[in-house]
Amino acid sequence: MDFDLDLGLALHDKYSYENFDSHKTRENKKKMESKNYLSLSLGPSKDDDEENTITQNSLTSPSIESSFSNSMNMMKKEIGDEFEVEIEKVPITRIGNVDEDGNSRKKLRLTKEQSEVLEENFREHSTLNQKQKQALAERLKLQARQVEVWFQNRRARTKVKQTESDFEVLKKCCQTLTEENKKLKIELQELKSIQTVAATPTFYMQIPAVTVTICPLCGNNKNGSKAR
DNA sequence: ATGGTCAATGAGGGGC
DNA sequence: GCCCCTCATTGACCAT
Repeated sequence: MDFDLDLGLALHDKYSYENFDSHKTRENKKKMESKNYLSLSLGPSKDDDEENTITQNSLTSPSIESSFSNSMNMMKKEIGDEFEVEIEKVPITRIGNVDEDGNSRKKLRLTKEQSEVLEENFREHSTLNQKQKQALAERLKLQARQVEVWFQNRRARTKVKQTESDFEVLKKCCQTLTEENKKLKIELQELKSIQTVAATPTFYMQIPAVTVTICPLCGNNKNGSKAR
């Protein structure tokens, strides 16, 4: 996006949603509308105001109820058990906890139970079909979209972890090969010096030309048997 | 203050 | 052209 960074950051959500321009973004906008994305705005945050008033845009979806109640629980923890809640309905637009200015997104934290169930399902299959997604969403009182996002992010994390462990394996492999290469160079040096001495008329003898012949691609030695 | 985590977003691509 | 995916990124929240 090529707008002023400061303004852009402040207005990011609102801007990026309300100024869809390209073919692809229009398509995504349609997607978001058709999927009943929801808008949730929490009122004063703990930093903003001491008045314990919360405004919620929509409570029509279980997921929003869920994220809302999570936030409520968090606030309850922070400000004590006594507070009042004001709820007003607004048109459904998108997921995410954004106020009317589009600049106060509250982060949903999945409960321990929700995470455990999702994790459990992920272990069984890392992707979900429509039915599984819907069932899981209903079970966890989340939106199907949130379950989908969780699986997407979970797959991404798995991939990062896999890449990291692959890197470690390759690093170790590289160290071993470097070490081996060092040893072989020393061995070669020794053999060369022996050959030099042996080449003199008084100490003539046949030195085997090659001691190790391993195909770097298939790992076979020259006799066709597998090396190590 | 700062860095890590993770839910959410947007772009772009493939399959059908 | 819809649906679902990956990838890169954002931003709220949390621990230190």
